[in-house]
Parts: sequence; C-alpha cells; structure tokens
Amino acid sequence: MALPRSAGSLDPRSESILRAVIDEYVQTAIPVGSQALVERYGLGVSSATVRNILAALETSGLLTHPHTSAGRIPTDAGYRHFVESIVDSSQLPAVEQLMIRHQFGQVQHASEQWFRLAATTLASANRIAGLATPAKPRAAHVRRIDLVSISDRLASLIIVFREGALRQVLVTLAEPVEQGDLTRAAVILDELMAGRTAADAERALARIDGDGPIQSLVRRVGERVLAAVRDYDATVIEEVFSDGLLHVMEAPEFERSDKLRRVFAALENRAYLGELLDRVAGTNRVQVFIGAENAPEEMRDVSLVLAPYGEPGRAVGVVGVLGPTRMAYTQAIGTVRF
Amino acid sequence: MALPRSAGSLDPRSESILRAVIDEYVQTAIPVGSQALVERYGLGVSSATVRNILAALETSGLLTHPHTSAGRIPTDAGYRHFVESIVDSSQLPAVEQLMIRHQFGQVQHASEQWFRLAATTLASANRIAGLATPAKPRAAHVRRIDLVSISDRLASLIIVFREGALRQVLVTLAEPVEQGDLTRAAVILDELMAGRTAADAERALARIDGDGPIQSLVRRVGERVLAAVRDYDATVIEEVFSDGLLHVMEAPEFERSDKLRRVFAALENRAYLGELLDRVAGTNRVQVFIGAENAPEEMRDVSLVLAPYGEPGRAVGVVGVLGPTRMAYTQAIGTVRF
DNA sequence: CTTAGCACTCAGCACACGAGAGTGCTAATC
DNA sequence: GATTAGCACTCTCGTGTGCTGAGTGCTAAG
Repeated sequence: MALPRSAGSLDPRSESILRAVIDEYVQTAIPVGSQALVERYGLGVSSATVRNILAALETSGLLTHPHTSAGRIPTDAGYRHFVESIVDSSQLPAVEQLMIRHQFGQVQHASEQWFRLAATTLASANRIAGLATPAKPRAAHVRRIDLVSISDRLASLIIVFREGALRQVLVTLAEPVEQGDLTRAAVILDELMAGRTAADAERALARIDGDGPIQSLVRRVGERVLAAVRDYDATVIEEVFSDGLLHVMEAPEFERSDKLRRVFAALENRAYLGELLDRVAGTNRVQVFIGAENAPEEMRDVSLVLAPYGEPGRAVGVVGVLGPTRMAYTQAIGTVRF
Repeated sequence: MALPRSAGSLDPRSESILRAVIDEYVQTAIPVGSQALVERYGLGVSSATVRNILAALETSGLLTHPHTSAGRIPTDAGYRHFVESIVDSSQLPAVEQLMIRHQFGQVQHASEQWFRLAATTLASANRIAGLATPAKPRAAHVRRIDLVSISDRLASLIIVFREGALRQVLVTLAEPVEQGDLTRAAVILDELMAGRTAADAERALARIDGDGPIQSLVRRVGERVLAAVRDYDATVIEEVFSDGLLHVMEAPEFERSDKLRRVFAALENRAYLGELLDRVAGTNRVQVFIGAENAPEEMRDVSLVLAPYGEPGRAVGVVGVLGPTRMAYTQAIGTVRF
C-alpha cells in the first residue's frame, strides 16, 4: 500500500470532517464514529454521508480503523495533513499571551532559569511536556576566564562564553600556587583568549614562551581551557530542560508503562534529539515531527513541535513541546511559536 | 492490630526464613510459598514447618498475604527488620569496588559532573534510580565575585562559593558601563566579600560610601550579590541529580503507569526530599526509608537508601538510591555506603 | 448525490468452570 | 514438645461461551 500524496487537496467538506475527527479524538482518545460526529458537530448531513466520506479519507490514508466495528482514528499522515493546514494560522488567545508575558517579565535575570521557565511555561500551557535548550553558537567565543583557588593544589577554572554559558573545571596543580598568581595567570589568559574561538585561542597560546612559573601555569591551564572550549563546541545539546512529563504520563495511551518507558528513552536519546534540533535550527519556522516520521523506534509514539529562537546563523536554541501523537497541535503550535 | 515491636529478636531459624522470603521476593516479584522456599533454599525442614513459621512471622507483622491462597510477601516492617539486621555488615564485592574506583579516577575535575557520575554509578550498580545532591554548607561563604559585560547595559554577575558552587545572575544597569569599570567594581566587591557569609557581607557593604559612579555601581551590584547569597542559603536542595529512572520503570510493580506517576511526583516533591536530606545529613550513617514510613502519600511505593558525605557540620551532600520497596537492600546499602 | 434501512462484524464484558498453588488444621510420628 | 504427613478448603488465573452494542458497509429509495 503506497502512501498517497497526503498533501493532495481535499474538498472542503472532507477537510472539515477530518478536522472534526482529529478534534474529537484529541479530546477523548476514543475512536470516533460517524454518529457521534454528526451529533456533536452540527454538520448538515446524515451519518451515512459521513460514513462515505470517512471511508474515502481512509483510502487516502488519513484515517484508520483499529478494528472493523470501531470508529476512526487519525493516522500520522492525517495529523500531518491537519498540521500543514493550520501551521501558519494559529494564534494564541490573548489571555494566554498576556499570562506568559507576565511570567517572563518577572524573570529577566538568571539566564539558566530562563530555559527552565520556558519549559515550564510550555508544559503548563499545553498540559504536555515542554522542552528548551540553551542557545548555542556554531563556534564558541570565550568571554572571560577566571581562576579561583580552592586549596593548595586545587583550583577552579571558570570559563564564561559569550552567550552566557558557563563551564567550571577543577584543575590540579603540580605545586602549591597562591591566589595571587592564579589571578595573574587568569588575567593573562583572559587577555589572550577573550573574544576568541578555540582555533584562534590555540594560536595565541602557542605564542606564550618563557619558562617562569607563571608562564608554565598559563600554558598548563590554557590547555585545559582549550579542551573545555572544544568540548563545548562538540556538545550539540548542552542540556535539555524539560518539564511537565507528569502531564504526559496522565494520557490514557500511556497507561501501560512500557509505552511510557519508550518516551523517556526517547528523551534520553540525545543523538536523535540533537539531529532534530539541528534540523530545526536551520530553519526559522515551527516544525512538527509526528509519530512514525521519527526514525528511532522509541519515538514512534510521540510527536514534537519545535521552533528555533535566537539570531539565525549565530547563536540558536530550540524550544518546543513533546507529547503523544494525539495532542492539541493547534494550541501547541500557537504556544511554541509565541 | 497494634504494630508489634518489629525489632523484637527472632529465633535464628525464623530470621533466616524471613531473609529467604525477602531474597526470593526481591528477585522474582511473585509471592513466595512454603514449598518453593524449601526447594530453593536447602532448609533442613519440611514445608509444613515452614508454613508454621511463616504464619508466626505473619502475626508478627513482618509478612502478609495478598490473598488466602497465595504465597507471602514482606511488609514494610519486614523489610525494616531485614535492613536493621544487615545495615552494618554489607560490603560491596571487590570487583565492583574496583570498577567504581576506576570510574571516579577518570573524572576528578569538573565538579558538577561528579554528582552526575555519582548518580549514574549508583543507578547502574543497582539497576535502580540513583540520586545525588551537591554538598551544601550551612552558611554560604563567598569565594569570588566577577562581573562580565554582556552588552551596554547588561552584565553577568558570577558568584563562586567556597564549595565550588556557582551562581550566575544577569544585572541590568541604569546607564552604560564599560568592562573596565565592571572589573574595578568586581575587584572591590571581591575584596569586600570574599570569605564572608551573607550577614558579614552585608555589614561590609554598608560601609561603602561616596557617590562616584563606581561606588554606586558597587552598591547596586552588591545588593544583588547579597540577594543571591541569601537565596543560595535558603535553598535546601540545590539540585538533585538523578539517573536510572528507566530501570525503575522496568520493575513489574510499575507496569501500570499510575503508580509510576507517583514515583515521579515524589521526586519532584522537593519539600519532602529536603526534609529527608536534612535528616540524613544530621547523621553519618546510611539510612533507609521504606515505603509507608514516608509521610507523603506519593512516596508509599518506594524506598530510599541515603547516606551523607562531606565534612560533618560544614558542607554536606547526600547520595543514595530510590527504588521500589522491593529492592536489593543489601546491595543498595553496600553501594551507597561505599 | 444523499439518505434510510439493514445485515454483518467484532471488541468488550459477564459468567462459569476447572486447574493449580498454597494455605491452615489435625492427627500421627519422632 | 516439636516436626511432619495428610487433607480439606480457598482463592487466583486462564480458558471458553454467549451476549450486547457500537459502528460499519452496502443496497435501494428519495
């Protein structure tokens, strides 16, 4: 059974019936029959007509039957079709917009909290899981380097990146060094590397010579800085903040926990998530990934609605939601875009 | 039915049978009958005798029946009794000790990763969820203050605490300030507050006078520092690193996801977790909290094995595991203590 | 093209029934 | 007096049967 071109345009009535089916199923999670459709959505036709249309939609691959005598449920292709049709028209109700603005007004400081809040907001607005990743540049620029003595031979190296991200690394020293020397070394490194990418910084570091104690300290710590910066560059996803997973757990399709486990496995599958984020970051639109459109097996039961933010080409991050394929796409897309 | 003093000593045979029941049930998760017990554990007695003993253990409140014709399962009190008897004798097998040492040998730097690793190690060693919280002092001492310019009127304030914890706060400035001035302000604040607690720092800050631009900047930022330090003090649990929740999800008792949901809710219940951690931090032993011994309802299905680490009285953190009440306490306790 | 009518299908539920596991008790045995 | 064998009893669990109702697909009439 070859997949039909799902984007093929449908006549308006079929369209609205598909919409009604999705709407109903999203709300109730039970297969919807022709009768219920006629009753609850004032279509001016009889159930028999609706049945014919449903049958047609089914041969188009947009709906299915769980079994012969049950109602219809949307297929992934059905959701896809639906999403395409609303993707550029869904606006969030003004009340909610206001609410979200208000919440973000409170917390402008403390950048890490921003992502947490973003995830939380998305989660509570949609009653599903919200995700957010910190903005991350293509090539990291160092903004600031600092060294703090912890004990005789142990120091904490702190690297601040231009986007506000932090890295903290403990450095063990060959011999005891005082805070004063550490500070001097930090200043040298700071001047050397501030504003530079990993490659630039490496060249700069190579020019350090002399073998005074400070110089060797600088060289030693400098290596660690480079390693940390490269590591930061290599990390596709710094961290994914998520919230509202409890909401997802409440959905009836996850009553059996094996399915639920797959969702969590999916979340821990950083590789695939990274791939998706890359894909999303390349565009500037809200994107939707529905069920089986996801390659990894554990993602088959969930959908993602993702959108990039930040300055395109420079630092970008991604926000979005994750939920069962049966989710309120309209609202989700609205919230995420906003 | 009043709870019997569960610590009451049992004769050695009852003891070993209780142990056998727990052992068996922990492995299989199915109620264990007298016959299976005799077969699998070479007790030199018949099933009838075992039945008598089981009945006795049941009236003592250490075992129950799910229904009349099923085997016995341990009650929370039964686990408790068992745990008491092994709490000071369980050692981890040498092989595993070696493995863990090896893993930790790799990562001495990067303190945040330490907690992550601790949680991961605990999780994989026990096939259940591992937890770890950063060490946290009673009163925070500031170690270092730094200010980094982000844009004209926006700066990032970084506070390093003595224990290596970091706080990052964004500060908006009334008028544009250059990095140079920021650095000067940072140096002043640094000298003022380094090594101080919140209360000390406040007094020191009050002595700043003069109304040059730097002074007012220092005052302004100083306020923010104080707020951050107080906030840090007030936070009971900085963050709980956890890993291995997927393991817990595999347990048959959580096949129905509503129970599972309660576990997650429990984890998000910071208040109670904080209370427990406080309690644990006050001692220097491994502590076990079993099922219904936990006050909040959502914790009734799980047990925690927790141990403090760090210097008592100063900075302490907690590591431990969380799992179903039916968990391998022996191993868990061994690992956690280690 | 729409609709009424009708036969048909099939999941879900209720119920019964037998098998098996495990108990509790009593009486015999060591 | 403790242990054991024997036995009646209880209750879960799996299987099979029959029924019900929702919902379909098709045909023929409007």
